[in-house]
Amino acid sequence: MLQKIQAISDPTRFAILELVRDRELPAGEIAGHFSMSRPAISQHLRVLKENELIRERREGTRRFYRIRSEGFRDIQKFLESFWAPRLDKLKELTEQAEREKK
Amino acid sequence: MLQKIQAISDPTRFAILELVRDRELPAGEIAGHFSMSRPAISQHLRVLKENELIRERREGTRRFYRIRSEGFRDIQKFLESFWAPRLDKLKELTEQAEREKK
DNA sequence: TTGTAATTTAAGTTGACACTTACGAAAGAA
DNA sequence: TTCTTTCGTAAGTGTCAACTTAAATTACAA
Repeated sequence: MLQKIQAISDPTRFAILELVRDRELPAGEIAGHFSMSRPAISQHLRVLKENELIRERREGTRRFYRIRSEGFRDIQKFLESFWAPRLDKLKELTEQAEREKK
Repeated sequence: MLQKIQAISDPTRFAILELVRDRELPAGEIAGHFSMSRPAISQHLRVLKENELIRERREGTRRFYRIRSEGFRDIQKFLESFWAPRLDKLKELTEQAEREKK
């Protein structure tokens, strides 16, 4: 999961995710948005795919990419579950303060 | 913000965040949980501090660390705001489907 | 077949960063 | 002061990942 988080933390990869968040795009068009080489983008796409953050659909010689919602939601849920104990503790403390008031 | 996300994606740093999520701990005790050298942990603490993910409190020769809730929440909100348009689009599509039913 | 377009894979380079050991700083005790 | 504790900073090293260019793959058209 940390690897997945690291995957989205790269600026280029995050920009790719923004591109394919709302629509499906072929690799070439994705690469067109960046100043770096096509292979570089291809490698970023592979990282995103390996981490289940995008889907690939092949059509003829082209490959279309789009975001994969589960993968993204996984990260959000992971962070929530990390934070939950902290919220529990806060709740616990305020409840204790309530009891002490009475 | 991406830098902040990258900061938490390191396994050691994430483990540190878990340690100081619920309680405040001195640097030495934090380092005691790991097999690497104390300076290594000190450097990780600096990265976390620079990215506003932990707070430092000095007491005599010791330094206590605890998680910084705003910094962590920032990440969650950032991801939510990234995902929001996607949800909007989904809502839009279902509403359109509703209208077409009628 | 031959060619061409879209894309990935291979191989190599470079820079960032997570470590190490050695040294320095700050605070308090003897 | 001097010693000790706690911790950070400095400097150096090795690994890894993000790039490059060149070559291979895949699908399809001429």
